[in-house]
Amino acid sequence: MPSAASHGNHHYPNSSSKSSNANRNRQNQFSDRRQKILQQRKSLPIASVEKRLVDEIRKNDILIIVGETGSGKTTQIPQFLLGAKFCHDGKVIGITQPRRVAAVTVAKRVAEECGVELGQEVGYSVRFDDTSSSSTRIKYMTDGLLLREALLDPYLSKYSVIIVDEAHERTVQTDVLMGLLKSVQLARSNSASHGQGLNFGNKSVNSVTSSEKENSGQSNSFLKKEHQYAPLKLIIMSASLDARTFSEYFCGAKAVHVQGRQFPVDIFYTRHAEPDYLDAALITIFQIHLGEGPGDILVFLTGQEEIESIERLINERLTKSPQESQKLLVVPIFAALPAEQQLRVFAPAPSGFRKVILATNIAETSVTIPGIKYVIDPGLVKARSYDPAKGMESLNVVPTSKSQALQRSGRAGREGPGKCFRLYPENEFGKLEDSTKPEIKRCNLSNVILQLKALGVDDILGFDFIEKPSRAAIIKSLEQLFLLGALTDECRLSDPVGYQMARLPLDPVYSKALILASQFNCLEEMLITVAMLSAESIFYAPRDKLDESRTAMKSFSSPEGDHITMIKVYRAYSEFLEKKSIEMGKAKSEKALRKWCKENFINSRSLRHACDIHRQILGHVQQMGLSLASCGDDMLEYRRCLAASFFLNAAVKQPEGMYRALASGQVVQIHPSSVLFRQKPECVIFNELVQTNNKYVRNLTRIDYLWLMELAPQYYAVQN
DNA sequence: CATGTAGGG
Repeated sequence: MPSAASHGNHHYPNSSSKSSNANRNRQNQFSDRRQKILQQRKSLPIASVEKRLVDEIRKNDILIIVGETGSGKTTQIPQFLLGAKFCHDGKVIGITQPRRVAAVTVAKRVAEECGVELGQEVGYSVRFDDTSSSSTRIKYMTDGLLLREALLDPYLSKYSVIIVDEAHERTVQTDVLMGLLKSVQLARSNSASHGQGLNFGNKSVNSVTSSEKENSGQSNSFLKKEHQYAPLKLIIMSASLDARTFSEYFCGAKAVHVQGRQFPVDIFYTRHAEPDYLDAALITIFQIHLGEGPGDILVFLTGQEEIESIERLINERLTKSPQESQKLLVVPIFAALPAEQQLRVFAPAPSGFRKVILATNIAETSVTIPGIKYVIDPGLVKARSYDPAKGMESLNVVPTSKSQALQRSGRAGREGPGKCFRLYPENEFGKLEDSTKPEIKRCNLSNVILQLKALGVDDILGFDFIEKPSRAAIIKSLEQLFLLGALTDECRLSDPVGYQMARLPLDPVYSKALILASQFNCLEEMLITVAMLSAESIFYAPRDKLDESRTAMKSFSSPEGDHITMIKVYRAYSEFLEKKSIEMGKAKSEKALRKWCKENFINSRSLRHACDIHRQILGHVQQMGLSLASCGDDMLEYRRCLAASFFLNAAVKQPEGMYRALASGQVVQIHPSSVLFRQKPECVIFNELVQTNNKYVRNLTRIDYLWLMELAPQYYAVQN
């Protein structure tokens, strides 16, 4: 993500506020800046209710805080609590965020506000990047990371307060975390008086027994029942106006409201439903450009392809326009776009030009773009859904929810009054769902369930989720985990495989692949494979350079499939990096590396991410004592290991280039991004089955059908 | 023959 991305509800000093007097000494500048910060803090809407808020937090063990955009809740509340001595005995205030950038940027800001060095009293902790220390009292973190911490410290004993921020987004991690925190809070208040263990749902869990199985030894001494825990304060922060869901879930917890600071945004609707929303968007862009005052335009579209095609249409029309009205700069942004191109949205348009930003929902929450005065919202979004019966995920274009539409229009009112053009009639807005369906009801649950099992939750169906996933989805994932050997016949975490799998921050099927690979003597290769599979797609193919990107990919491609191709890319990258850093030093080699990626149509952000994952998982498997062997040139053994690992995802060729997925019987096609797209081997294993325009399998390798029966007899022997 | 909303560990 671009580093310029800011997040949430805080105000950054603008550059013009910096001292203009070059003669002033540093000390003065410093105290100037302190003054400025103090003034900004005082002017935040939340500053006037500090005392009342702290009182409410003292009185209530759980508090819901509804804070509108711009209230300052994310940066200020932790500081209020620190000032009110909520960190006695070296305890920590933890604040979770759904996204890494948010945790990092907010922590930096708060450290500055407090006048401390980042990593001292104020720090952050996200995957691959931990600035917290033993002196840290205010710790910003991703909610996924706090869940991982809970595996090592189930009572989260170092925290006196945990604040779950952006709870309205209802990400999987946030939902699971809230369920966990509810139990932890109960257990800690009980332990203070009665010394009871963790209680999940209806069932008391014997954490001691389950954790004894874990061979780590380091993590579980505190589970002794005589240990006393200080009570835990919980604060759930949400930007949505509807606090009722949270309040009901947390046993009628009190909710308070904090004013925000947003500029008004006028909303416009179309008179009639638009038959072609892309055409309507195009017309609206030019109406604003030719008829409205200065200010940039943000258009919400559903995906890369749509963005690229509208970009072409706008530019075509511009070349036909009179000179004076040509001053429109089109800038696309979506997650798969290489970072340096993403950064273009933050650059101001050249003088006299207006920017029009074509964005996916990345611009709803993840990236905040300055200068937006007009928002065009066709009211659609591409969303994931999951069919447990078929084991298949789908990406479909669906109407946004009301809250999503509000979030989008709000993007026009961050710096001044704005306008939002919704490309549908007003009565359609009334028919939208109030809020987006929580993600936990739309995804494969294997990972969530493995986590919960490792936390000692045995009865997943009885677990007190804020919103329960369907029974079918839970059972399907339990089944998958059983077939992977992570669960025993009694549905408990298996020892050691299940515990090992839960420790690895990977999809369960990838964790299993690593464990098997150590037996197939190809762990080195499999480690690269799962790192590459865990990152976003490595190759980047822009529409206008399709042929070039295909040629580049060919130089790495293996006739055996995508997995070996990925290994070749990874090794080429590592070799290039090693060579260049000897030749020209680390700093310069970075630049050469980015050039290398660009020439090869590889997304350097994705590849670096894969390297980070590789390094982290390498550490884990070494700690687990798995044997880190390489199969050398014997890729047959590696492919057999892929078959043994991904046997649930096998497909055989049908007439006319179609394939039949063996587990569900669905007829699928090979995704055009695969190196096997034209090869059409008899039998393949794959990693993803997604329905978009068609049913596609992605990331494939050619295997021998007979291997399945040999290597996964528990699954295939019965059927055949 | 023809392609990946957004996040997280």
